[in-house]
Amino acid sequence: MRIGELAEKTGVSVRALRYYEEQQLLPALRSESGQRHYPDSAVERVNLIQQLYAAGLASKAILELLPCVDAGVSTPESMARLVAERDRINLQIDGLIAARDRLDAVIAAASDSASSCSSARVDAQRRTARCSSARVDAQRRTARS
Amino acid sequence: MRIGELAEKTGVSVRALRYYEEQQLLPALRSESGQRHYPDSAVERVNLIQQLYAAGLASKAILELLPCVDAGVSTPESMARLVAERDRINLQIDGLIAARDRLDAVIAAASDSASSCSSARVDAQRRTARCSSARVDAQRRTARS
DNA sequence: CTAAAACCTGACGTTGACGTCAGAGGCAAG
DNA sequence: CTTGCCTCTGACGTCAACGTCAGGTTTTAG
Repeated sequence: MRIGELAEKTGVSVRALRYYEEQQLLPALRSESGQRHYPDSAVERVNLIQQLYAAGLASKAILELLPCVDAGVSTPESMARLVAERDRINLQIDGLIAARDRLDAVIAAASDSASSCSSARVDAQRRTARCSSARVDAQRRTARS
Repeated sequence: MRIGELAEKTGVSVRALRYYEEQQLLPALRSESGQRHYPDSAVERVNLIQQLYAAGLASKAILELLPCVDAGVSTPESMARLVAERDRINLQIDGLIAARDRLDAVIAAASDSASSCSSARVDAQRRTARCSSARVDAQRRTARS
């Protein structure tokens, strides 16, 4: 497929896809006239790249770790980087949970203080499904000490 | 205390503290000669600011939400923003967990392929530790309903 | 065949939270 | 007094992941 279609399927911009190629994260075949062509598997790869970007990894880190994800093999260096990035993400999750709990506390306090107001609606929004757990993370981290 | 001491106590740079004042997040008393002086409570406030920055909030959002945290009161607009930011953080946590699990899987696969390494057991143990997260959050979600 | 739509390669612009440098003034100690 | 450290106000630099514009070529629809 061509770049526009890939952009549409993945939800990322054409510019971003060209940027990924520039960063050597997303190789592209070229037609005679120079247009990029991607296999279907590129969709999955772009999603993975996006996921890692969203997790705070830099291009350089992704570039180093993509072969591990692809082939399941790793050098000692990339293994160290994998573990380092995972640990960083765990710390980031802890920070986010702490911040969220802080906001939750403020929300709860404000809801209580304004309980006379006709606002029982916040609780409805709060029920949006999610699945994050500080407890499991702490358990996981202490398990490998 | 003066700015250098506050920087030392909070672990943030002097430049950052001046930036916070510029963003109106951290008011400072001025001595006759123009030097900034902070009360002890500033330490706590800087930590809060850092926590919110780390959670991905922008200066503008923090500026709007700090009064709520301080006084526990909020306008309808700031309440909406509180909830919006909390929800965004929850989504971000979910993304981070997914990315972490992906890295964990790669780490586990690489450890298995290099099973001569003695770390395989630890990873096996860690794998048994997950899958108990939904309960905690379900409890959180229903606790205040 | 033609016009619109999609694609190409540069290359400069954006945004936020600071880093860093320059030049000047303030503050306790010897 | 002066040495040395801290502080001040601008103001420009940084970095990353793109956005956006310009000017030209290719593909596709009618």
